[in-house]
Amino acid sequence: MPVITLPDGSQRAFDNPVSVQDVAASIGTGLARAALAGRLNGQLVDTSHVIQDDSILAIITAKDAEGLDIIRHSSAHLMAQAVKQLFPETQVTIGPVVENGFYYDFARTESFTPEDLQAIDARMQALVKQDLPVERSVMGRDEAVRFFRDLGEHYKAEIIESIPAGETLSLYRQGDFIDLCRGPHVPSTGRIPSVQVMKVAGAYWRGDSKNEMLQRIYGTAWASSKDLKQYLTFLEEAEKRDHRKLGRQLDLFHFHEEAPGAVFWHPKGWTVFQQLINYMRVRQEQAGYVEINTPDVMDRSLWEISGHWFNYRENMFTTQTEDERVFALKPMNCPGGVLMFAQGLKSYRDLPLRMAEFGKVHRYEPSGALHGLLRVRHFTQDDAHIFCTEDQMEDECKRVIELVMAIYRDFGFEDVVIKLSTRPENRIGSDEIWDRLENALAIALDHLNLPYQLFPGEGAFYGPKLEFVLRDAIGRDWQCGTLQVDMNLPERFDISYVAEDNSRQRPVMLHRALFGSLERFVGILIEHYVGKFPLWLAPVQAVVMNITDNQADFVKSVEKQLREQGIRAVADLRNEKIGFKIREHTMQRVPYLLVVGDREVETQSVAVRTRSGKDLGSVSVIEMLERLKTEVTDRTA
RNA sequence: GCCGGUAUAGCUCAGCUGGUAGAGCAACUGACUUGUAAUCAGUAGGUCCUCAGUUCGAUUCCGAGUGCCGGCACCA
Repeated sequence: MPVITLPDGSQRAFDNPVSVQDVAASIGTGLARAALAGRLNGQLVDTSHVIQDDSILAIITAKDAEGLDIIRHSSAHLMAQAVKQLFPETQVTIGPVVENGFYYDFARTESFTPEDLQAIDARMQALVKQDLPVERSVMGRDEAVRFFRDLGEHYKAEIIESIPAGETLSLYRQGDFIDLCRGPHVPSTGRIPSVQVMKVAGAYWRGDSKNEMLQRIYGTAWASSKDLKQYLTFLEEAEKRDHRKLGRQLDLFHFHEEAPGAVFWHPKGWTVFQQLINYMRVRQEQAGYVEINTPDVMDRSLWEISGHWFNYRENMFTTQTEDERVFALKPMNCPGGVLMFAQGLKSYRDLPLRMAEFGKVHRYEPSGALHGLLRVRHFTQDDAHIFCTEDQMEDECKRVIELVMAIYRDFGFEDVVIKLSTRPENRIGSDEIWDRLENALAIALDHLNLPYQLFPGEGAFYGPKLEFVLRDAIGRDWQCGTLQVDMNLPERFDISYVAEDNSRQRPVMLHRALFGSLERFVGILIEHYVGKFPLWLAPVQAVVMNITDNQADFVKSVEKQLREQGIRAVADLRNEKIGFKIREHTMQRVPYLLVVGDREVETQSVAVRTRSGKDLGSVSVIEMLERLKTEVTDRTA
């Protein structure tokens, strides 16, 4: 005689055990049709689940986040069923839900072709139409291993073998397809409202590059075809703001086959790059940093001391000279920074010593990892190394975090993901010191009221680290800033400072980068702003254009006045209609378009139009100049 | 690095089953002197990524390499 308590607090009593579906039906036929699963006392169950005792139950529909996940999970099964029907020699492995959809990894000697994907999609739609019931059953672990082995599904069997013996597993069957799964699933295949196969890609079995490669087919699934369409539109929009595309269209940079992963910065792109450096210089100076510069190429022996030669060799560019000496292009700035600290005797009075360096580093990244500006082999870090005492460490961490968040805010990045990676298994230093270092970072974050994700065991062997992650146009995450506490390099290079008691003490070393890679940051900014850089960053801030040759001299004088005041202005005197010029510079995302006709010459003014198409009317040249200067300084436009 | 795809004019792309290539935009020249998102006409432009192979003949077919694209693994 179960009494069911619903989310609104109401209760329903039943004479006999009832299924989730029965409860839904008792509430209404609409809900009965919409029910995908139930949340029973906090646990997700199938609609077929029978309730014996008094319980709290919520009916899950496609409107719930869990409902959408169930649809996607069931979509993965649907895909596997379609693949098995079309390509019976295929072995299934795993098929989880991911953001915006799902994937399923298959083992098959032949590759899936684009035509195969179409066929799979078509078969999936057909299976939805057939509305096959999805039925749950249970099986003992050992029995399940045998079951899947007999089916020839060796990957499945291997997965089950890694589950503790004696456990009971649930299986889901729909038509001729049966799969191991925790569930829950939709009651029948017809309950998948909108699903589409997206793409195929390689993926390692169990995510390990030592294992064989499987074929992963991605799909997307939604609560309605409208949602699906919306998602596809979003992808199209994201493609339009791809920094690689905009980089070409806006003449910012290019790549060349002879220099994979190396950027050719065009004048416009380089302007943005330099503005970022100028900005960071000011910020760092205010924050008490000094700036240094260290060599790009240094002898192998230095990299042996730092440990890079043994731990990072395969990622390093090396070079050999006539005299047979082996040099390496720096993959990181830190050894140079340490040498800088080691030069000359340092006192506790010098600490904290914050040394910044816009250092260009060179890393031989795997070819498959390269991705426009976001992953290159040669990039400039806004790096800094802070040498301080142990007592100063916590405060320094806090300062860095405050600085990085303030800087991201200046660019409109409000939701920054912060990752805290803690002690790995292989590490140096005592647990007490690790406690201290990890706490320093965590407490700093807590003090600043910043949420973070914890990644236990992901820290570097020499210390824990913070990573600041920004998201690109299509939802990919890219690490930008980082803060690492290092107990290794000061030791290896045996650096020290003179303490108050005249003893030699080892300083703590913090590594930090705020933009991270300037190249990557520019790439992210391009996508973030869709190429519409704020005025202070825009490569060209204003174009002055004439309507006829009559105004050419005045246009040139306006351009000169603006440039003399530090505004990046360009005159467009081409013999084109004004509409043509407007169109072209609007597409180039120039913030201000200044049009000059006879009327403007007469009144010493410019007709102002913004790149968003807003007409600000005629403004005197002096007034416009002041406006531009103010907006650049305030970074308000 | 691994799996799959792909490479044609500065850019975006056509080019069926082998017979040395085309469009639009951009560029250049000329005309037009123009008031807020494309004036008209003409001209020029290509080692069809590279290297091998099959063939009388390869942009097209086969192989290798490289770059790029989508993932995986790795990472700022």
